[in-house]
Amino acid sequence: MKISTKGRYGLMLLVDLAMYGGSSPVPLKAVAERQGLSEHYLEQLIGPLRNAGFVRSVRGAYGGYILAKPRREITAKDVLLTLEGPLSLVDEDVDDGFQELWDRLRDSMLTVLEGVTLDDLVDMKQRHDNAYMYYI
Amino acid sequence: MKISTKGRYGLMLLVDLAMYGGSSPVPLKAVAERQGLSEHYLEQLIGPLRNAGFVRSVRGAYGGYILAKPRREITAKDVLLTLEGPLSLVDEDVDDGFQELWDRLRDSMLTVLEGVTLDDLVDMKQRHDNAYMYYI
DNA sequence: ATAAAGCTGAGTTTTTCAGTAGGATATGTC
DNA sequence: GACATATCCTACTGAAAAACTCAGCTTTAT
Repeated sequence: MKISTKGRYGLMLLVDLAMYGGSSPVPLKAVAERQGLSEHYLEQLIGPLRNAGFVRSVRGAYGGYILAKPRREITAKDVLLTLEGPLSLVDEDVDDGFQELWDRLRDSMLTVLEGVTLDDLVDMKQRHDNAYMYYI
Repeated sequence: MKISTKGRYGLMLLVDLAMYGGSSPVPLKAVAERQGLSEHYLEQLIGPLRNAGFVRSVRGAYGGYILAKPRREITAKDVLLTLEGPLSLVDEDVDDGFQELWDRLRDSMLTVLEGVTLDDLVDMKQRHDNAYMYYI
């Protein structure tokens, strides 16, 4: 019953690109250092995000990744569906008679996630960072 | 991102007790056979359900379990919280800056689960069973 | 006495998760 | 052209969690 690190790190990654990336590309190494994540692991996550059109890559020296869409047009739902799969609470082939309940749960989650854009996540993160500034 | 078998089987177990148990206790063996589950595994799940007051046990021959509350007073939320833990989507000690999002998601799930009673689940199951009767 | 049940903790198998490893390819700078 | 810095890609692995299984005890109706 947990969101995996794929989904969470994916959001952290995109939020980092939104916060620190301007017109020039941001290398994963920088993201990994700022967010305290493994660069190699981020490489696995960015692939699907690139294929889904959230970011575009610039290869070679001074390369990296740039957001390919306005922040308002990237929702938490899209990102999590890309990285976590369908967010279904039970496998499709399970037949326990409660599919209606699992569907209702999934719908309620998707509704929440639909209403949260990358912009909102940046705000959320910044409020959080400000609140915990004194720990540094 | 999946509800575990604990939660699902727990609901199946209670629904079975509601459907097949009257005033006399239902042994787990019968539940296990009807629902196609492992009796031994159900024994592990029923412990917490008994401790939480959803069922009472009758030991010895011709014993088993009986619902200890009216169906309307047992919600899917209570059952899943008992068997699955707090239904939080990320561990409490995780500090990714998105706690607000995870909390909103959890709240939306709990709201749905709060509105579903054992009675509703029995209906759901019976509609399901009727719809798939011809497979037997 | 016996058989059918509940009760309990430990052990085992299977699967998933989270990350590593190791390279190949691309590109800006010197 | 050499080099450093990147992306890109596939496979592997260690650890942890999930999903049972096992063994043995206690309780109680017949």
